[in-house]
Amino acid sequence: MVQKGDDVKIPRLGDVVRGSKSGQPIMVLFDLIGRRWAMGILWNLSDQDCTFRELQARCASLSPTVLNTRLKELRAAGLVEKSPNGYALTDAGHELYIHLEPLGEWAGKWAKAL
Amino acid sequence: MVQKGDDVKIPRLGDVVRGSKSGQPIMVLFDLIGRRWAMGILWNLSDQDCTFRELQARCASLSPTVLNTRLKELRAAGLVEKSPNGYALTDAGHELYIHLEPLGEWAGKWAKAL
DNA sequence: GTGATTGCTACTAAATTAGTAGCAATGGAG
DNA sequence: CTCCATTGCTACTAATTTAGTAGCAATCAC
Repeated sequence: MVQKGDDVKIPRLGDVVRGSKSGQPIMVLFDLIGRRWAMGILWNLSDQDCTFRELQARCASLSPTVLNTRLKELRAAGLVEKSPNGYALTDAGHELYIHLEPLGEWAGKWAKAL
Repeated sequence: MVQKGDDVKIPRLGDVVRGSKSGQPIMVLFDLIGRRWAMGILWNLSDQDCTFRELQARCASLSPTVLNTRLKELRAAGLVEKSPNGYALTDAGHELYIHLEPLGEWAGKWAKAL
């Protein structure tokens, strides 16, 4: 369990948000959850805590490198936290999930219409 | 206005979704709107049609390369279409936006809490 | 102890995104 | 029609992100 303090670049308020002048909260959020697998991770953690490797399996065997990076970012953003069983959503994470959840059903009919 | 038929890789149902075995609609959607600036583009188109360059300006001067790629993908996904004034959300695009919109307010308080 | 599992790190290769330049088409103004 | 500004892109290179694989230290179950 080596832990080297490497820097997680999560977008911060007033930040440039990878190019965005505004630093509006919504753009900060989009920047964060718009990274690869970020929303998938939240989705997969929503119904149960997962160990690192479980999560990896649920997310189509996503590489540990990316998973770990995303987890660091989401933890720094206060959406995910460590739990006895591995990782879990925080309260904020659950709140966000509640807003994401309706997309599941919508995606179903959108996909069918396509 | 040269138009060369280059291939837009939008995720399709049953597809591998850049690694995802499931091809579940929600993961297909996440893959699509989780690409850089995709949600920002939908957001900025929600209140008014925009020309290519207007949209570019609204999205922190995002490079034309990426903007064009995103627009192709979102059009192929039936979320965005050309309009007399440039680009606009389709009905599906508006439906999706309606689900995204509450995130704006939520992001505000999340950002403050951070 | 041995062996299996977990949580990562390290490294390289591939893909995506950023950034800049610039050109063809369209739309006026004169 | 001519000139000029604006629009909608394409082309290209550089930088960053993500994928993919290997593997090791710590923890747990015997």
